[in-house]
Amino acid sequence: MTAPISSADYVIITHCSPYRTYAQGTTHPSRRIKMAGTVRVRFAPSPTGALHIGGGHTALFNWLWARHNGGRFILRIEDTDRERSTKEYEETIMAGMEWLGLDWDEGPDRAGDFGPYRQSERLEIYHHWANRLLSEGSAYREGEAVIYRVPQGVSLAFDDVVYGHIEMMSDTLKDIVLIKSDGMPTYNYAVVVDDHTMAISHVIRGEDHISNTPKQLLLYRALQWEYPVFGHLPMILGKDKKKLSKRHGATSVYEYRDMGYMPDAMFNFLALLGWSAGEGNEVFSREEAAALFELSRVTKRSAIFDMEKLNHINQEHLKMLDPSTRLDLVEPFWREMGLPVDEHSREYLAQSLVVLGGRGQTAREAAGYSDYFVTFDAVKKRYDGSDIDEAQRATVRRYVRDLLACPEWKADLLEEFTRTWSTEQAVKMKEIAMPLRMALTGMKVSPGIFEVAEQIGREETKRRLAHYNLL
RNA sequence: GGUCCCAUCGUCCAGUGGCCUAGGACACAGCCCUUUCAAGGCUGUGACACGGGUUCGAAUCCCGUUGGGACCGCCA
Repeated sequence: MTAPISSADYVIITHCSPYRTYAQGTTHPSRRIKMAGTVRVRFAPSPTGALHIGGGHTALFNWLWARHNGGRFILRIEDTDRERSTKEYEETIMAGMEWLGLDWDEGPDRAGDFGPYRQSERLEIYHHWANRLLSEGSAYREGEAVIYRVPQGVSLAFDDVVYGHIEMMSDTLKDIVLIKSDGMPTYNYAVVVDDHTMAISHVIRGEDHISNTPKQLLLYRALQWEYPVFGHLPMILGKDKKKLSKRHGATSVYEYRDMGYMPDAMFNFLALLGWSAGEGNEVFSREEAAALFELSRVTKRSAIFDMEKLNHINQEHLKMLDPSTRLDLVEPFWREMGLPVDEHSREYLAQSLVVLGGRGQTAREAAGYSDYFVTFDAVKKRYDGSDIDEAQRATVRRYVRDLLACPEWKADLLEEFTRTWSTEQAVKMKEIAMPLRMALTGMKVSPGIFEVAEQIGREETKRRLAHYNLL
């Protein structure tokens, strides 16, 4: 068993912020933190779109590692692309993370010793270190831009926590632009400066960054900074094994919320892509996952996003919900369907979902399967009763008359009565239960029909049967 | 084209030289339960990409082949 990666042996070489000076005898926070071996990880999205599945996956693994170690999870906004970055997307990304339950300890909206947490507000820092490189002669100017001169013959190696030893010669690299002509830093440069100055201990990001890492290594070297620990995550692909894109349907985590998926399930499902908590342990909470998570147990092979599995995990989580929480989840979908939710008490609606049981893989589906509890109109809309011939109708009427006369309107008693009745009258259960089901729900499939009858009540049952001329 | 990465059932994972005639989960099929469906229970179909080594022994280590993927932007 490999020992969990720790940053205990971490020592920072240079302190960083050009903004602050520290009195003699005191140390910069990053130095204190790294000496103390605190795990600090970050998710660094660029606000050029909503939080997509891949980003959510990366954020989630960072969160897991932070929480597993009692460390800090930092949100950094990489908004150096002036053209495409917007404040709206920044907010959408944060909302998406909150929805997934990924809370961060430091970020643009949260206090921290290592801010600012938006790259566009850290320009002085980037220029400070770029100037250093310039004065040392390892970088040169080209117009307004600052470019790092890549030395030849340098072996760039690092030990990735998940991919193992990776090594590459500097010879194949072109010179690296540090500062663009517009004064903004490039990704490969900013990421190095930020990860170091924010005292990031573990850089956990998508596998598509493996080939960027050697460049960054070069920059750490030039700045005489200690490397963080790197851990790359497998990519998430669509069904066709191609990078996940709009063609594969929903790509932003928000779309899954709107489809009726639970954040807990989405979290659970995403955690299962590239990691496992051990055999027979596939449904778990965030806390359980955090306790069990090991970066060194992350898989190398890219994974395919499989909706079927998501559906199953979602259903499992849906089943575990208490009635009130489940109602909170389903109610919006009933409203979206235009059902008169407000005509009922919360108790009635919650109990209806208890009767529905584990049916439906998403909240949206559950809402669709349970509309008849909310309104009879939904039933009338899809069922006209024309499938029953006169002979059947006569039988059902006889049964219904006796059923309605039952002293107590309780599911188990109604069922018992029906069984007895069906035996005595030599009528199959199916022949009376099915017409009853159709009249009450308008559907061929439903929970136990006597439970449905109990839930909607004797009067409502009578009303629905009357409407279909079954009284 | 160059560099780098990956390779176990359809899919997600387990497996780190002998416990593997390869295990679990999803999906699929069948059966049971049953007023329908879902759930649940049982059973089944189904994979170590290929070829060479190393070894007493390889899914596990090495090499090659093939197949996928990523990166090679003053995007991130």
